[in-house]
Amino acid sequence: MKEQVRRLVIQAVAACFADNTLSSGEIPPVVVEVPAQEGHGDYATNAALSLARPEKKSPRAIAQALVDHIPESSLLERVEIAGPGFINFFLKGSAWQETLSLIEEQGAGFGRSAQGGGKRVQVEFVSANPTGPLHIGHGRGAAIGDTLCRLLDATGWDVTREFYYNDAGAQITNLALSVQARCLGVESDDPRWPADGYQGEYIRELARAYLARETVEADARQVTATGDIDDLESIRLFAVASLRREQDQDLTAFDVRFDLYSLESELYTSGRVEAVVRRLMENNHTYEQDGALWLKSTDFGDDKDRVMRKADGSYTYFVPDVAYHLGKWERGFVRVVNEQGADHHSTITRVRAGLQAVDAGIPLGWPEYLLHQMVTVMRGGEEVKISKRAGSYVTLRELIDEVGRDATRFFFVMRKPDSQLIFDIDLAKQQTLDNPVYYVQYAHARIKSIFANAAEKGFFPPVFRAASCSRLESPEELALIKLMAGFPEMVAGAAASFEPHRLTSYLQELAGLFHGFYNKNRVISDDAPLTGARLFLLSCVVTVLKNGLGLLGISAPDSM
RNA sequence: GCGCCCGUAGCUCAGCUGGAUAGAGCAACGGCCUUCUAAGCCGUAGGUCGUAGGUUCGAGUCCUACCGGGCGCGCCA
Repeated sequence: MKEQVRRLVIQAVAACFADNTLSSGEIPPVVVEVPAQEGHGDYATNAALSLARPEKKSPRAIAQALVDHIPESSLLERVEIAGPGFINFFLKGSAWQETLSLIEEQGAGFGRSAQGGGKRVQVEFVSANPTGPLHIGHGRGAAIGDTLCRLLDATGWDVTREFYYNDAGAQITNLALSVQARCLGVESDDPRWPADGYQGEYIRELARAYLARETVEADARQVTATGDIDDLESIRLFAVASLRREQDQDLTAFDVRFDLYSLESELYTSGRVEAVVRRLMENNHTYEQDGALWLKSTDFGDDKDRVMRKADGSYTYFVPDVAYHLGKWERGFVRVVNEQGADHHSTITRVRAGLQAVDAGIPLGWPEYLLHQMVTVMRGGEEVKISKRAGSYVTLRELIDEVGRDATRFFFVMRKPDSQLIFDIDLAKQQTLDNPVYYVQYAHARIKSIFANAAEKGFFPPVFRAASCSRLESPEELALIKLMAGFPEMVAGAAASFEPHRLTSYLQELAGLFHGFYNKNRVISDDAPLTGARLFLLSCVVTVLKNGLGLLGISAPDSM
């Protein structure tokens, strides 16, 4: 609808140029928006204001010229010039029937669009290392990343979801040593306890399972514990597989799935790490100093050069990272988004610098990043301190079990990723009006309940009828229709700007309008055409609620 | 010290990429259930958009400098 109004404005501008009413000849970016103020119409444009400068005329005079040149349209009731030179559009009631028939026609597809043109995009998220269960920070990443994937999919992108993890390296050795210590019965206060050992209770459980020679399966690989306490490699394989399986179970419970898991160790065994190092050296972006190999990352915007190969011969973490991302590029992903915690934001410059130094034709801003800020957990009015090593932290699993999947997902995406998030467990658990999740789901369940009631009274499933839909003219009904008309645009904006929280805001607003409508109007009445029209309107609301909740990975219950 | 993010009602946060008189929920106060789910609705009150400049027809939104909070600045990942 907004797009149609926008076209009218552009046509008016073009017409003014054609008959020399206006002379600058350049169509400015025409912005049409829904005015905040009720009296300012259904849509408004500032076209006259932005034309004032190049035309050197008063905005109001230009606005008048534009209005005079707006083509005939069955949509328009009237057009007004207001304020400094805004043009306000008032649409006919019948114009909105188009929105309703469109929602019915598109159904589950309403809100979807084709901006992506079917091009491939890869989204990497969560990417937790297998050194412990997923915690609440991973949860936010999982919820935001998964919702972003759904948004990109809905806007015409071919999405590949990927999870990358480090299954070698110092942290994993540390993990294996911790399990080994537990196998030996060494406690964390023992001098023999490894320096930065993992102290969580799950380490004890891993040791027990290892000694019991259990078999675990993760990422399509099976690992059987040898039970040999001296075999650190066997312990490593078993611990990694066990923790990966745990994480997968948590993610499955969260309804988050991946297409591909990438292992850091494979970057070494496949020779990709060595190959990247060679290319960087050949491109003369490296030098040796103090027994280490350095990357001249300062040539590519970094604030200091970075060590690639340590004096002990091993590589720093970012070398496989560059190799991994080069691989993404070579796999044909012209667009890649990495969703990760903001505490790792320093990797961005490094990875991009490394990729530029490889000189593989990768654009400057590639890959894109979506960073989320920290999560603070509140319980009983107090902050729950997170300490991974001490093992005292809230896991994603605990949260899902305690709060429920729907509420957990909703809360995690409810805020702008840039904002720190306070996760109030007590609030999320409440099944009361304080809780926005239930507010939105309740709207859906309420409508379904009305439908059940209507069916009992012999009303057929609602269908679109222009004549009866013209009866939908109360402020509450029109507000619902107008908000629904903007759903596809909201989805497109959320996807384009990586802002999943727009979904939750929108759904809360839509649910609010419905509840207001419900309390003021009776749907099922003796007036059959009106009843039919309202049932049809509500079937559209159900579609939009369901589509929106679907993008969030949240259920739309029929009853509550 | 340097880099990134944040600062909007008592609290938690929106503010659609620069538009018209800055919004919602909670908390407070007052109303609404013999009628499709009261897990709901309506109303009242609540603001120097951290501060000071700047850019322009127009700034919560963009620029600069400060103040305050978070995160990061490793031959850890």
